[in-house]
Amino acid sequence: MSNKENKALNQLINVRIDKLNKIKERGYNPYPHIFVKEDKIVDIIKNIDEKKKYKTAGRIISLRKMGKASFLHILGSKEKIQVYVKTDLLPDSIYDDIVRNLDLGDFIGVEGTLFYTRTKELTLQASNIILLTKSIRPLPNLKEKDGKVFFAFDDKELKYRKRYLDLIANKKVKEVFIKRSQIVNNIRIFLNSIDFLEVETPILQPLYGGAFAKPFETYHNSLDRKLYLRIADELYLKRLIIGGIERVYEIGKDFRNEGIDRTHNPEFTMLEFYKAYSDVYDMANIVETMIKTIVKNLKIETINFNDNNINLNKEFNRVTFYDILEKHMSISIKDLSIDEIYKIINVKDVKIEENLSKGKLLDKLFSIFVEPNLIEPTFVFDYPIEISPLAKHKRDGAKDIVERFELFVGGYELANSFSELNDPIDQKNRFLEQIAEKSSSDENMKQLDNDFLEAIEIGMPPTGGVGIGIDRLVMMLTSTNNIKDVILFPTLKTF
RNA sequence: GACUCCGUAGCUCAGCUGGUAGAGCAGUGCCCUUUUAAGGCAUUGGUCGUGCGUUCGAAUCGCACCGGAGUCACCA
Repeated sequence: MSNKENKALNQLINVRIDKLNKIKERGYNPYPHIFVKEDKIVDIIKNIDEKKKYKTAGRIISLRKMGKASFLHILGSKEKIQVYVKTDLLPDSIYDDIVRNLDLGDFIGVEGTLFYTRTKELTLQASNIILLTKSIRPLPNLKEKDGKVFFAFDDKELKYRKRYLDLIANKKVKEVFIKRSQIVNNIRIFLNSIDFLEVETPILQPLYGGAFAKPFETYHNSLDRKLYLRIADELYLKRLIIGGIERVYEIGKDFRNEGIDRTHNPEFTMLEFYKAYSDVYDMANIVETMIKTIVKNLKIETINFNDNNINLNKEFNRVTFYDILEKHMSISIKDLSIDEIYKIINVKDVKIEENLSKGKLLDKLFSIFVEPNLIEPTFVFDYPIEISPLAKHKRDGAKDIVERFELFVGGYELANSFSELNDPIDQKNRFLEQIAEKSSSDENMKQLDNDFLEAIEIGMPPTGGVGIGIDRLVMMLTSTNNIKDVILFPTLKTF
């Protein structure tokens, strides 16, 4: 489809502009400043009173002109209603001046009373029609009968680039975003109710950290220096735990300069929360309770996520990384050499970098053999230390295992949590190891975050922390399998 | 970043073993004061994503580019 305006489209637009001018010439303002919408369409439908005079408004989404009378549907915020317009019930010349010049897409105000048509459809019989906005550009097809859509507007490119059309044309789209808002709202209510404080930390950061990811770079002119868009909130929220805010959370955008696919958008919404005097096991309980509370409040019965029906009301499974990996691979993991792991991965025909650490390789095995099978909600505990530089050693003394969980649902990671590392010397050494490993491939990751280390040296109490990808949570709770369908304006290439 | 598929009127699509375009909806005109994917009659509208090439001739074949989708890589 051409991006350029063409003759055909301009013809359609010009026809509407002609109507607009006619309306103006006859002394009406096609763009008035305000309309007092006394009745919402949802309320009209809910409490039907055939004696009451209603005053409502909406966008015209269907229009059937029949000489001196017309039927049309107007769409409010949630619902639509049919309107019957008849010449001799309207003031003076309104029918000829306004109604004859209406188009699909226009906003009108309607005053009138309710009745049922011969075919028993609840209809507002108009005693007055007020043009509220003239639309001059044609909408997509909106033909529909009994909820069945006939020319579904589902061109992916148009949906995402022109989301306003998607919202007008597809009722379900609006419902997903309403639910998204309710989910986030419920998270806030839940965390606030157990004394967490919501904060905002910097998105523009001189150093980035808290996750493995490539950052976006930007530049501040008067400071004359490079800044990064954050890849995680973690290191700032921990500074707040150190400062004595014992329960703290942030819901905000993180930015990761990586590929785009069904489950990844370059900017995405992250919830992170930290609780002092707590550990990873306590955090798992909080996460499970939080998700179940949302599910209960939003009355979500079962969900279908990536073709799997999932029950969120059952107790979530709890397993350990090594146990579940051995179970799915049917071999002993502990004694595998790095070469042997590479051989296994090569057999699976998966592309993989060379010279990875054993921890990374085990993680790779996990993502190949285990992750797709974790359909029912499952907490996986006890991760290899190399892939968890911010987590505490396992309390039983195991050197190569940390206290961490990831929560999987429908084969995807939903949450990540640690007993947060608060030994400043250990933390510094782990950062140094990361830098040593990274420096060959990633120039940006070479700097040590001394400010964060200094904060840890002041002393951070034992702390549990969690990160949850809100977009993925919304995907799961709305049975959506593409992240673009839960982000209003997903990142797309620009022309 | 790699590979596969896709891009025809405002919208949804057909046409594709090469002979320069069709339908429905929307629009326009006339008729129609309870219709509902309103209806009847008539009618406008497209340099077939962009560019280059093969050919007497390209929406149809080839190459490049621009967008999109899907798989993989990176990753949450």
